[in-house]
Parts: sequence; structure tokens; C-alpha cells
Amino acid sequence: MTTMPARESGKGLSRDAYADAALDFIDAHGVEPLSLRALGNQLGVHATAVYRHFDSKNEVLEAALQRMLERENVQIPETGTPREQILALLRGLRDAFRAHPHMAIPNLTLQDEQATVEFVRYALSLLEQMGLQGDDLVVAYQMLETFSVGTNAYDWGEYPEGLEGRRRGRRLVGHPAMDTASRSIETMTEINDRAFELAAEALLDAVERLGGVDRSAVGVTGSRDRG
Amino acid sequence: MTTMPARESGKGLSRDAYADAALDFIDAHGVEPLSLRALGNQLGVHATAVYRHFDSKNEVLEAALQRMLERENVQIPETGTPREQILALLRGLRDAFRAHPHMAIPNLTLQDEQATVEFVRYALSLLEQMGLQGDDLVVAYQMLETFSVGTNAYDWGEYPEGLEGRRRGRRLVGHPAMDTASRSIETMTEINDRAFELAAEALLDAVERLGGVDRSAVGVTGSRDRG
DNA sequence: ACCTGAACACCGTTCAAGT
DNA sequence: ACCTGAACACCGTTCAAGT
Repeated sequence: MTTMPARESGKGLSRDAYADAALDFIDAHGVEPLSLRALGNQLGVHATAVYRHFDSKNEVLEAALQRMLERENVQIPETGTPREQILALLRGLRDAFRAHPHMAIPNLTLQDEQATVEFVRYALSLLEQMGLQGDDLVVAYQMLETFSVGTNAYDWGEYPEGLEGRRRGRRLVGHPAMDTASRSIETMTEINDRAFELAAEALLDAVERLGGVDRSAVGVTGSRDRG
Repeated sequence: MTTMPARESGKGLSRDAYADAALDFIDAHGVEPLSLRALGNQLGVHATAVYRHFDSKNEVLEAALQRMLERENVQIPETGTPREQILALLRGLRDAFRAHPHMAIPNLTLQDEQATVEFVRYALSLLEQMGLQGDDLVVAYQMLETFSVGTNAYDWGEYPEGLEGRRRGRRLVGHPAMDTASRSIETMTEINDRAFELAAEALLDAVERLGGVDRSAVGVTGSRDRG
């Protein structure tokens, strides 16, 4: 089950062994069924052994999310225009959750503060290259973060039961366009993907406008940190 | 505690009495601390009495969400342009969750299928008035629904602990604009509100473009259901 | 019709004890 | 250093019994 080579005895486990096992379990059965007893059982270890490595169940979940981002190679690409780089990141995150829909849990933060800080700094530098500064810079960042987290939580959360429930609801509306779009989970996902693309471009348009106004109006075309 | 007049004995309770009590409890203490034992205790009734009115705890939560929307008078206004009506609805929903942040639970659907169907139909008719049809209509609807649910879940979810956690994270970034924006929960909320407004307008711009293209290209300027 | 009381099968977490 | 085993204080839910 785990990607990391498990010790044959199941003893002497590392932090990552628990995180990987949690990720595998959640992929297979969902977040809710994951109990520390079930996790211990999967690793051939007592339920409370996990406390030697983590302070709480939530920490295990945070570590599992981190493992997912690592496994799916989610990162900001280093080539392309700032806009292209941001769009690629948003798509990368979306595809990571597409592969691990049960991990789309809102309000699950990462433990690694340093990595998070570096990520945010790089994202801010891209937005600065698009001409944003001051409160506008933070507003633009917040808008994109909320969009990414929100759309992943709603599109993938409790997948596929959540989406199937919405599908059945759509069929009750009795509108021809809704009927066509809600034929299957696959057509629902297609609509979600198109909505994601449309929204991402629209938000990036708004970011560009917000950055562009300042630059043409005040004549600041990148006098600050461009490199 | 409850808005509805509670019977003095605490017995012979209605469905709404449970829903109201759940909403009050969640407003006061959050979703997680709400147990059926705590709910029964608040109503002066045994923990399992709730099962005479609801099939599961989740149904109680759905009913509490419904009571919230009723109490906060969330509805689509009937005056203004379609765009204005949609924007007013998005703001109304946001303000309802602002008043009941602990209720911002993703993937919590409503029980009342008929009301939901009517709501979606009316929303669709507004989008049709903006020139949308076919898959584009559904994509536009989906984009706005995802935005609304996602932004409420992320902005208000586990408020204020969630936002406070993000605030501390922002302060670690060490960027002057972030420092200014993350001075307090209030400044964080201000940024969130501005991000919401910017995103809502950007998405509605995209919807307008998506509807407008068809109309000018095919020459359909509202030959269908405009009234 | 509505509520009680006991019980079932679980939880996360703590802590002394083992090796 | 890492895991076990028992225990604590909870859960949601079922079901027979009360009135």
C-alpha cells in the first residue's frame, strides 16, 4: 500500500511512513473512515503508537497533505510570464486534488512554515511583476488563494458522493441545459473543469487590470524589484 | 437562547425547535462541539429524543442551515438588472455567513428539494437574460456557485481561529504589504471583503462576455424568455 | 406521539509499563 | 527510542420500554 519501503516487521516506523499510510488510506476509503486505530492496524502497530511521532491526528492529516503535494510534484514553474506561472500553479493544484479528491479538506494547513513562507513570497513576487503593490497586492493574492482552496474543496470534496448528490439535484431542475450537463459524473466534471478555466482566466484578467492601472497611471513600470 | 418561543417544559418540541437550538449552539460554540447529547441538554431533553424528528445528525445540520437562510432573509432580489440581482444574492449569502461563520460548512446541502429547484431555476433565468444558453449557461452557473460556496467556506470557516491562523502565517512572510494587511483580524477581513468584491465583478464580467459573444455573433438579442 | 434509559460499537488521547 | 495495553471521557445510533 505505501510508497515508501515498509519495514517488514512494521516496527520502527518513520514520520513519513505514517503520513504515506494515511494518504493511501484516505485515497482508498476517504477521510472520515480514517481513525488512528485503522491507521495503526494498516501499519501493523498499536493505535497509540502514532503519538510517538505526531502530537495529534490533525498533524497526521497535515503531513499526509504535504506528502500528496510532494508526490504530485506541485510547484510553481520557473518559466513563462508571471500570469502563465500562476495559472500553471492553479492547474497543478487542481490536478493534484483530482488525483487525491478525498484530500480536498478546507482549513487544513501545512506544518512546514518555512516552505509555506517561501511559496507565498514567490507568489507575491510574481504578482509584483504584474504591477501589483500595497493592499492591492494582498487582495490579488487573497483572491487567488481563496479561489484555489474553495474550488478544490467544492469540486473534489467528498468525491464522488458530493458530486453525485449535486448531479441528482441538477436533474430535478428540469432545464434542458442542466439535463445535458448532468448526465453523468464525467459530464459534471467536464463542466467543473470549464468553470475552473473560465474563472481562473477571469480572475487573472482582474489581477492584470488591478496591476496595470497603477503602472500606467503613476508611471511605475517596474522600478522596484523586478528581478 | 432560541428565537422560537420554547415550551417551558422543554417537551413536545417541533422540528424547528431543534433546528433553532442547533443554530444557536453552533453560533455560540462552533460545529464541532455540537453533539446530540449537548443539543438535547440545551433543550432539556434526552440525547436520543432528536431521532423522533430527524433521521441523523446531518439532517439536523441541514435544517439549521435552512433556518439560518430564513432568519437572515437570504433571497434573490426581484429588482435590478440580472447582473445586479446575482451580485446582490452573492453579497446576501456572504453576509449571512458573516453573521453565522460557524455555519460555513462545505458540502452541507439543503433538505428542501423544491426550494432548491426553484432557486436554481430563477438563477438560470437570470443568466439566460444575460444571453447564456446550453453548456455555457451551466458553466456560468457552476462557476458562480463554486465561487460562492468556496469563498464562504474559506473566508468564514472555523472563524475566527482559521483566519487568525492565516494571519499569523502572513506575518511570517516578512513582506511590508503583508505586514500591513495582517495587523488584525479586522484588516484580514477587510482584505477578504475586497477580494470578494473584485472576484465577484471579475466573474460577472466573464459571464457577460460569455453571454454577449453568442448574442452579437448569432444576432440573438433576447428573442427568448426575457420577461 | 414523543421521550427515556440502557446498550452497542466506536472515537481521540493519556499514561504507565514494557523492551 | 519506540511500541503496548488499559483506561478515560467522549461520540452517533438503535431499540425496547415508558407515558
